[in-house]
Amino acid sequence: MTPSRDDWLSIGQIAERTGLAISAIRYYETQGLVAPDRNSGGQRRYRRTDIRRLSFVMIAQQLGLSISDIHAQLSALPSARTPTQKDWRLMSTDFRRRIEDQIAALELMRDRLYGCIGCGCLSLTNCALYNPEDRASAKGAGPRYLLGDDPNAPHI
Amino acid sequence: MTPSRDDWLSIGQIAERTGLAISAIRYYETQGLVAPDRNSGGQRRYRRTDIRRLSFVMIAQQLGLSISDIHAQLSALPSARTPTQKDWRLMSTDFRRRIEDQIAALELMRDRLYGCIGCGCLSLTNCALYNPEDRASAKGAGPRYLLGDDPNAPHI
DNA sequence: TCTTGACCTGAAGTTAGGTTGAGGTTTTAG
DNA sequence: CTAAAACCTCAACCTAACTTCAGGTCAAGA
Repeated sequence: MTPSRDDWLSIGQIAERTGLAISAIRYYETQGLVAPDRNSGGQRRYRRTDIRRLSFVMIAQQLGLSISDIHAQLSALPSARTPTQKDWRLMSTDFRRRIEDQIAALELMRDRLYGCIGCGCLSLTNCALYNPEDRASAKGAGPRYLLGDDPNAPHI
Repeated sequence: MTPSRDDWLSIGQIAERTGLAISAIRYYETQGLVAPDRNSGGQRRYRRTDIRRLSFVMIAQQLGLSISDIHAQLSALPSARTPTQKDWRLMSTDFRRRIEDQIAALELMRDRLYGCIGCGCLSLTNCALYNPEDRASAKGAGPRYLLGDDPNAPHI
């Protein structure tokens, strides 16, 4: 599948097609997300599949993946290189799970918040709002009741 | 409500109570989120209400507010200073709306992704996944069809 | 009193994801 | 052939939200 001469794209053309800034595309190259060839003058020459590859990068970013997450995803492709339809089917299923998880976490937070709206105690242990991921679930100092100024304020 | 001597807390005590790092608490002070007094030796002395105030900061951060957002919220309090129950009722209602919005955005993205799972075209215009906030809704260059390598690939 | 632990300031470093600028080369249109 | 547009590299800068460090001060217990 070596592309014919006309299929090569300059960085400017890639930028125009994807909507990315040229500087961003060059940055992605330093992060190993694309690997264009060079022409005799040293300028980058992209294949058309790189548009698809960069589209994947943009979509994955919207889904909250970091650059290195994305790098990992792309490196893990059985076929390496640019994602195919089949790759995409697999990855998008995984992405969907991520979204579902995020939604679930937000719903949990919403419900906790709802339970606290009338309260106002702002107790860090009671509200549990400040650590939706249950960070520091058993991180020293024992059970702390962080009640601000009024330890006897009604809760709910 | 000037606190009695025993109600003053050192920065280390505040850190222990809130779970925040001392450096973070000092940083929040530079950002105007807390304003402790000083003792004769120049050391910070906090009131008990500052625990509540910092709890609010942590909760708001979990909800995605930036430091300056939080600063704005705190400054906008009618009663100024530390949030009371009534303040909290108002703000938490607003917070809840933010969460609902985030959930709605994610659900939209999930549905779009669902429609794309079998496809694999990764077309930036068709999938619309890469811009859930409809960024660049009409940002020059006219309608672009970003089809990667095969402009005739079937979509869905 | 002495020592140790807690605290102070200000500057610099950190991570992520890029952008901007300087100074120079290549490509392309006329 | 020439001028302008596009491209190149490398280094420095940017924001957010902190952390770390160096060098010095304060407070509390034996």
